[in-house]
Amino acid sequence: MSDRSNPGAGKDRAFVNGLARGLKVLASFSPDRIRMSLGELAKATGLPKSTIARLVHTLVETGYIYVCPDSGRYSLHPKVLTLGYPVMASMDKRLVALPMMQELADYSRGTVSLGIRDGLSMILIERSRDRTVRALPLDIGSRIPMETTSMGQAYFAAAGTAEQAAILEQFKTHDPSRFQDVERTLRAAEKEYAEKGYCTAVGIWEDDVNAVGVAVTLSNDVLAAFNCGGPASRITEDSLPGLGVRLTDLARHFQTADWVGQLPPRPYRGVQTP
Amino acid sequence: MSDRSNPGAGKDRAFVNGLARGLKVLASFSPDRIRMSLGELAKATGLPKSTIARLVHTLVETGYIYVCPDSGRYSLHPKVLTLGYPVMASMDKRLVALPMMQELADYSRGTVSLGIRDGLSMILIERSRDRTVRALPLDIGSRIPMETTSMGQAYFAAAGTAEQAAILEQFKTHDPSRFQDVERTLRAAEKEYAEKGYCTAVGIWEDDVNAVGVAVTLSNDVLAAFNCGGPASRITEDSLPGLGVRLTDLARHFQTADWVGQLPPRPYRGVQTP
DNA sequence: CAAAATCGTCCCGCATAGCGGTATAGCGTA
DNA sequence: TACGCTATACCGCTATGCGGGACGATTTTG
Repeated sequence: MSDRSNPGAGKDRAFVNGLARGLKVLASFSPDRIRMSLGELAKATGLPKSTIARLVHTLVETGYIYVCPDSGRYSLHPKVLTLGYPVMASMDKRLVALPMMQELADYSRGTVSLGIRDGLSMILIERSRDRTVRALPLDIGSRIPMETTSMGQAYFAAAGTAEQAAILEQFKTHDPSRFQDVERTLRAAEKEYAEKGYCTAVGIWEDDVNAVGVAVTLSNDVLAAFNCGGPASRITEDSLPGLGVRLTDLARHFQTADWVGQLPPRPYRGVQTP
Repeated sequence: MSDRSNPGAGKDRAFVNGLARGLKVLASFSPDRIRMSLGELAKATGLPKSTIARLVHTLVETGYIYVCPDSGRYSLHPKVLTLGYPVMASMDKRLVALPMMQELADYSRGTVSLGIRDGLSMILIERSRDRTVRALPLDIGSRIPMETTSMGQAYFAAAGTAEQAAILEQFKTHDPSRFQDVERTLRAAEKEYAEKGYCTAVGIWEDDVNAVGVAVTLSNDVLAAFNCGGPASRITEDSLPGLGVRLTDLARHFQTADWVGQLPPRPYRGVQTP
């Protein structure tokens, strides 16, 4: 009886298309394209223009997008930050890491970040930078690739075999041509991590950027990873072993820090809708 | 009939209900309820169970919600953080404030935060805490009310007359019974701000919490406000004037710091979908 | 140990909500 | 004036999301 002509992916009756597309619109913004017109959004998402108009209209009504007063174009409203807040709050243990991170950032004259995995990339959930450096650290919520960063490599190395397999599988389907290289890189990282206790990345993510990475688990058993790095002018290749040891120390202190009971009994004082 | 989750105009052909409802689902999570079952979500959003099932299914497929392995309940995926990243990146000037904020936090032995307005509340976009204090600062993305916090009051005082009118109007329609008090409070705050250059809030948001607030504008002409405060045991009422002066100094330094050109020519190295 | 309450999933008829092509009006530019 | 770009409006179609109810499996309760 399959007169319905879509066998491949199989039409999913329980899939709300409008929702998925609207999220695609929200996700199509990037630091490069902060403000976009309907046409640009249509191009960025690949959706027809009238559809975009409807979705954007809805997003404006709900307050997640606003029209820029002068340019008349559309931009993400800071309200989207509130969507992520419960996530941040659920990983509050990272706050005990903040002073340690700041200390190491000052010592190394670089940047120290903490991130977790999403798909094939790492999402930064905390960062601190040396006070003297003018460069910006990547901000909370930004993504960096897994296979070419010390953070991502350390994460992979510390992941369980099941998760590792899943990651590799995802790499395989995502970009088969690079898969061989990626797998070799990650396995090498795993080996390095087992031997030294940290991963090093010398100019493989961006030229001129060196870093070390170490994995930890957050309070809710979520795997995460620190990195410490910066431009080669500040973080020399020779200094990486020392930083690696310091970062593993940091991770150990963080890991063993007793956190239970430090939470003040703060009820959620957040405000609701308006 | 079909209740529209959005009041106001009657039939809006261009309103994608599924999208609005899905966002409502995402927004229904809070630090108190990090993991929810379909039934809980139905209760929290007021939507029928089968509708929730469809929406959640879509959100799981798109990766914004995941099923907690052990409990089997649903939780926000850290991926939602990436939605807010462009917003953070567009306000990168706040990063120059970070060292100043940390310094003041250490000095005051309290917490220094920066926030912007959304509706009738303030959303925190940056925070730093004294290294010795165990209490958590409210995290990035969290909301605090406007009328009862020094940050919100300072914001209101520094807002233009048009925005002030809009805010008051919103208060009026949102909670008419409290409107009189709110307006009196905000006008008093305005007066205080004009005289002293900062607003003080002594135990009016939470008992036992004192704070001062000062407004600034971010690089993109977005109005924002700092606060500096903490529990009364650390931030005494007597110390507030001194902190107020320091905070206005901080704001002035931040405001006059030349920021243009400090941005390194960093292309967006973020990773896309997977 | 049974009763009660949830849990998530499935089903299905229905009406409409969302779709997208096309057409239009307003700006700024070439 | 003709063009490219905005955003908005229109409109017929049907795929699509809707929601009540039933279902079996678990878990909690008494």
